Formats: sequence, structure tokens, C-alpha cells
Amino acid sequence: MSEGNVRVRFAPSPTGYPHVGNIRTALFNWLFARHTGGKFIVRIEDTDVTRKVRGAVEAILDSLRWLGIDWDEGPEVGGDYAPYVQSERRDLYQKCAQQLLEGGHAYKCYCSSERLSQMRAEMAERKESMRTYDRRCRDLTQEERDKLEAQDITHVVRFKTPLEGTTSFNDLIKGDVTFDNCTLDDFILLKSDGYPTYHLANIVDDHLMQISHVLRADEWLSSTPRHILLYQALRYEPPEFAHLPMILGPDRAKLSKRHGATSIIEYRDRGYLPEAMVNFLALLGWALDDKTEIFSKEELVQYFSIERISKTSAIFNKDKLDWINGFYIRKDAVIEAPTAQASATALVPQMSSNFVERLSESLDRDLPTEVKRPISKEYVQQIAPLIYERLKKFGEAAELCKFFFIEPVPQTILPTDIPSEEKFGMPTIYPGDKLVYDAKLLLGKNLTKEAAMAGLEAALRRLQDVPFDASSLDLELRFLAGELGLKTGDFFGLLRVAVTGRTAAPPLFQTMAVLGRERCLRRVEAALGKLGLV
RNA sequence: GGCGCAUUCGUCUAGCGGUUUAGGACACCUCCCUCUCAAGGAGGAGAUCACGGGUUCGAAUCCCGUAUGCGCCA
Repeated sequence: MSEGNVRVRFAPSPTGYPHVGNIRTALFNWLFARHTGGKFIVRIEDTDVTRKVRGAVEAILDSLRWLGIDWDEGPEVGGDYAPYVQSERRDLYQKCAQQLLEGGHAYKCYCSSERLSQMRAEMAERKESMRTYDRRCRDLTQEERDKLEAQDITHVVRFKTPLEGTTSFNDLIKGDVTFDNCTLDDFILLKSDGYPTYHLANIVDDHLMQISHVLRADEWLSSTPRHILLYQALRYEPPEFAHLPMILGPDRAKLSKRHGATSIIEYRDRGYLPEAMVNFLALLGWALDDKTEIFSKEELVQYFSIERISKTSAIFNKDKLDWINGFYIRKDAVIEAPTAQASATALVPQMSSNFVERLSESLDRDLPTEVKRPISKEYVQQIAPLIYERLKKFGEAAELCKFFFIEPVPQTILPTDIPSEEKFGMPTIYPGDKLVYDAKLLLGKNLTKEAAMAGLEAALRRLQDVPFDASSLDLELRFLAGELGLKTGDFFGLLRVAVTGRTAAPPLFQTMAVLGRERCLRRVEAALGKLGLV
């Protein structure tokens, strides 16, 4: 098969919101298509009527769009092989089933589901190795068939799997795989409601849509011999197969809702960047070499190859995702200003409008409702350079810069007031979204109450008339620390807690400059007032 | 239970018979930078290459078993 004729598909069933595994499959298909100059097709496999979930199709397409995975044929865009929704293609499957029936490759099965489940129970009882359909209807005589037909019993159509021989195929990732036909069952082609099973619909559509390569999750490997047999019975040329390693949860089990965030949409909503997600997903089961970790989408398209897909399943490593996301945030946040070193005001880097925009959005969404909207763009622009290096995902932004919007309130907090999951140094947030912090934090490790109070009082006076820009504040407060006989670290730490309510925050002087004189004075004053009571 | 696939640091992986005292990344630890936290820089710890047999002058790399995990039959 020449690579120019590559046609691959992503065939999700709308039984739920797509998780990272589903989307990784889509990504690999897409990368393969774009790398080879082939076509990427999206086909909705909605033949399982009972498990259909409302809104799932939209969620799937939204996920693809979010990551920039565009499709050449499929829902919304159409194509030469439309429709791309299986429920609209029922006639095709029924015709195929009929053809198989007539060719002696399939038969109608009249067994009731009650009989089947009873049969299975008995087999389990007897510990039989073959716990599959006992093929009772396979060799019915014409007379028996007519009789059952006359009774108007609902039936399914089953594939007449060869009883002997083997079925082999060469998987592009796993290599040669062989199955004994006698281990395969007479699987269902057409359900009693007239809908096809995955097996039938899949084969018919892949053939009709001229799919050249099937890149799908490893869980389908065991079904592949059935598919090959079907292709043969139908006299279709089978496509190439490549079974992708699975993505597992931290407990090594197949991803499911139990693993917390599984829906890819959730990652978008938590503030992950699409380019980071694509980069991360690509690295789950694929690697270019022994060192490269960061890939743009263009580079992935350029370098992607099936040969370099690994055979082993991978565990979703959230820490690494966070690292990659932080990397992309930092990378995209700053505009390289060629005149930066010439500019005296270039203490803070210039932020990209993209970053400011995303930051504004997440603050607008996550900041408490008490904060007045709309949130000032100019203000966000000032905050941005102070936090961009500290952000791993935009979902954390509000928490990270809350104190720019809400007054910290010092309070004496009893140990029992602090929720156990609260990290050291982080403020305890109470309902009503006041930024309450433990007044004891003001003392830090090395300060006595008296020294802290003296420090705050001195700062209060000095802050009245010092020019309120970062470098002046730096200069003046450093000087003041000396006057007070305090270590700069201790003094600045004290001020940091007073001004931000936390022990870990962006650089102090830049933060103070952004907050402005009035607010800083008020906060120092509040801290001082409370400190007297500690 | 049967069948199939897999098995390199905690995790993602490089490795496709000698260049390997098994390389990189995340996480972890130490140090530097430093007003804290980050970011960045420099180091460190961490893998008897699942186990047991072969093949070979030589195996993480090839073959066969066993175990374990995962998947499918459901």
C-alpha cells in the first residue's frame, strides 16, 4: 500500500465522554494520516442503542476540536462515503448480513436470552473451557428452521465461524499473531433489534470507506481474527492492523470513571493547554529517541511513525502532564522583546496577549463572586508576570493570586480550624471567601512578637512616602531592615505575610507595587492590629 | 476457565547481539541563584533489564518454559 493512499479512521461510540485513551487513539490516527498525507476520517459507531449517551457525540467532536485534531471526512464535514454515522447506515449492514446468510457464512439463531444465560451458567458449573454459544442453531434442518420461522420468534444472525484451521495476521505493532479458529465462537452479526454488532458494522464500513489502516486500542486485538474471517467471507481485502498499547490508571487497570478525571474535556476545564495535552498524549506509547520530550504538533506530524509505537501499556502520569503543561505556559506567556535589555523598565517581562487572555478567563470564572466583574484587563496584565512561572495549569490561577483581589484577614487560628489537607503556609479559606490567615504566620521562624510589631510599625511609616515602584521599595525596605537590625529574609517574610496572607507568594516588591500604597498600608495595619493580640 | 498480548529505575521511555560501568524525562533528595515560592543551573539517589533454561566467543537484545499483569470471550 503506497503511503499516499492512507485512509484511517477514529470510530468512537457515543456511550460516554471520551477519555484520554480514546483521544490518544484519535491522535495517533490523525498523526499517521497527516504524516503520510492521507485522510483522517471520523465515524460515529452508535449501533448500541441502549448505551447511547446524550451529548456524547458533541463531547467527542469538541475534544477533537480543542486539540486541533481536524478530520477530512465525517460528521459536520461530510465526504464521499457519507453518512458517517452508523445508525444511518443500517440498510448496508442488513444487506451484508443477508449476503452472508445466502453464502452459507452465517445463520439465524433463535435461542432465547434465557436459554443462553442458562447455558452459560451450566458451562461455568462444569468448568468448561469453551464458555461460548453452543451452536445449537448452526445446523438446523430446513424443516426446523421453517417451523421456528413460522412461530415468529425473534432471532439474531450469527457468523458461522470455521471449526478448524487458524487465522493469522501481521499486526504492525505486535507482529504475527495467530489464533486457532476452534477457540472462536459464532459471534453475533445482527442483533434481534436489527442493529449490527460492532464486528459487522466495523468491517462493512471500513471496507466501504476504503480504510487502509486500522489503528485501534489493544483491547480489540482478540477480536481481530473474527474480523479477518468476516473479511474473507465477504471477499473483502482486509486493512492493515496496528493495535495501540492501552493507557491504564494508576492501579494498572483500564481507565474508567473511578480514576478521577478521565474525560478529556475535564482537562480543558481545569486549564490544561491543548498543545501540552497533545505533546503528553503523544509520548504515551510513542517516543522519537532517547531524549526529546517537547514536540510541537508540526514536529509530531513530521516524526510520527508506527514503528516507534511501543507494545506495552502505559500508566497515565499526571505529574508529567503537569510539568509539560507548566512548560508550555511559561513558554507561551512571555513575548521575546528584542529591546528588553535596552529598556530600563524591563524588570518584568512582557506578557503575550494570549496568556493575559487565558488568565483573565480563568480568574473571571474561578474568583469568588464577591470580586467585582468585569475584572480589569490592565490589572491582570500587571499580575501576569508575577505568577506565570508559578502556574502549572490555569485552574490554579485564582488560588494563586486571590490576594490581589481579596483582603487578607489575620486571625488567631486554632489547630482544629485547619482542614487536614491544608498545606503549610497556605491560607485557610472560609465561606464568604474572606482570605483568612493565621496571625502566627507573621512571626515566622525567627521573629519575636516585639520585633515583628516594631518591624510592621516602621514599615507602616516608611511606606507612607516611599515611591511605590518595585525597585524603590526594594531599596528602601532593604535599608529599613538594616536600621531595624533584622535580617532581610525575616523582615521581608513578615511583610509578605502581612501583604499577601501567605508565606509563599510572588516577589514581594513587585507584588506591593501592583497592589499599591493604599492597600499595602491597610494590610500592614491589619496585621499590626492583630499581632498585638496574639 | 480458555485464548491473545506484554514484562528495562516509583512513572513515561531509549535500547533492536559486542559502542552499556543500561541513556533521557517526570517525581524525589542535595547544592547554587535568591526576600518566600517558583523558574533556571549543577549534582545525587533510584533498574541484579520478571524468573529459569538454552543459542552464541559474547544477550536487556534471539529461542523455549514459568510467573505475573493486562485484554478479550462476558
